[in-house]
Amino acid sequence: MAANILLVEDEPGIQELLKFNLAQAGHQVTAAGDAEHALKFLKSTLPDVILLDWMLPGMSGIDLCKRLRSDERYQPIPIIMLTARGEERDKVLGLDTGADDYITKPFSPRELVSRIKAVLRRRAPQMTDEPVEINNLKLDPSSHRVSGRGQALELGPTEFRLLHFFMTHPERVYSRAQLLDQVWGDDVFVEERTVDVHIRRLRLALEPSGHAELIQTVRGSGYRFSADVG
Amino acid sequence: MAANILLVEDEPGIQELLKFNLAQAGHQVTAAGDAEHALKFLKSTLPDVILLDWMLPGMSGIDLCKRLRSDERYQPIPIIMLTARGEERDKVLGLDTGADDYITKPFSPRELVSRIKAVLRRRAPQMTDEPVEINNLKLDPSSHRVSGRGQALELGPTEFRLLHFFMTHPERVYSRAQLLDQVWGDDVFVEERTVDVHIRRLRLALEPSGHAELIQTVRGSGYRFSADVG
DNA sequence: GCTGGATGTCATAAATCGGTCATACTGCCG
DNA sequence: CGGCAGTATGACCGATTTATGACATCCAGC
Repeated sequence: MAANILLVEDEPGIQELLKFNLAQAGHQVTAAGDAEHALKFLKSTLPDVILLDWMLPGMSGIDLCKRLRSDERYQPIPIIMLTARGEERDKVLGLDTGADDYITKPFSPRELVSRIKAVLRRRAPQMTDEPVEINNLKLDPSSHRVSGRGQALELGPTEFRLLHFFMTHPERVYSRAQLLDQVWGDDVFVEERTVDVHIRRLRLALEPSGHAELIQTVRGSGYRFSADVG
Repeated sequence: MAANILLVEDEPGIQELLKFNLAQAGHQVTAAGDAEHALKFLKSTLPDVILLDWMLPGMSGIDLCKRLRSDERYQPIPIIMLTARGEERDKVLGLDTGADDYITKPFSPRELVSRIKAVLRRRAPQMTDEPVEINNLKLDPSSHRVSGRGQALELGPTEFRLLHFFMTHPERVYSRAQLLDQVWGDDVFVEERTVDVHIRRLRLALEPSGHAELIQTVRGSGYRFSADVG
């Protein structure tokens, strides 16, 4: 994990408590007391997750959430709503605003941390830096290392991200366009055929430990990472 | 999943909200503010689903729906009506117009997405990417894999689409023309006899696991996929 | 400035597909 | 028992898709 988190919460006590707990869990936390400060911060930095209190002075959390969701720039950032109310109606409303999850006070820090983890995994599984292992092929995001059957493998930055994405999304075909979106980013202007080249480089890099076959071509559709060599 | 959706909704706020949520669910969305724009768009492109607001400036959603239903070209496209009213009378009216489903505001994005899925499943089962299994023959669209009794089967792109269509529309005869429409697309110019060849290729591909018999010839009519080997 | 790795693009080779045709086969009719 | 319409099959070949090797560019670090 180790995500950058923007916490929007007006009550100082709770803010401190959460900051402490999240920092404890290894996250980088920035706190804002209201929507204005949050927006100001967001102009310069894009966090990995936003924790948003339901009730805020001035613009409410709901409105802020809606506003963020309508802005393409912030659209992909997962939002978790913090709320004291537990009514079902509000829950639905919360989801309507585009929030990814909500959590009702009081909640345990443990629960919050695990929800953050879940939301990160759902939105961008390859963002969490938990090690992944499939068929004796290990990839550790935090140390930025890859090894196959104990043997260290060397791959470039792009190949690393590509493999990371594949390993966190196995058994599924992705078109070149999808891979460009997911691995390169949605704002890049790159030929689709470039994906072929990086697939090749990735295969070459995995060759020494015999894991090249995990990267499979699906003609007419794209590529697939699969433990099933069949 | 991953359907092309035409959204006809005049209120910008709701339009944005829906666009965002549908895009989030992996759909491709085109929005139109009124019936005229919708019709204009439909002339060039056929979406997989149409979301239609009940109340529209100019021609109402109901009238647009009726009009679409009377045109053979648009007849097979599923239509979901969006309405703020909850009266039973209106619901019936909505269904009378030929809409496939209706959904009353306010609704959660989750609900909308699942209704779209349901409607697609009903109208065009092969569009959803859920795995299909019949008589030990499995086909998984998302991983783009086919296996018979555990054994992996290899088929080309066209054979894959053909089998997918058959498996989602079993126990029913399809003429060569229908198959060309459904599997190749309506705008292709191909000899009808070509279907025979691909049927053959599909049978060959299914042979290893003994599933070739599921593809049955109906002399004078076309082909049928049937679990009943009789 | 160099230097070396990393990246994107291109040209070309290789693999595979898809449509058509000619021919063989089948079942059904009188 | 033909004859005939419909179907199966094998082969062919151009078109499309993917793999590969080479190359130009860019950039960080020296």
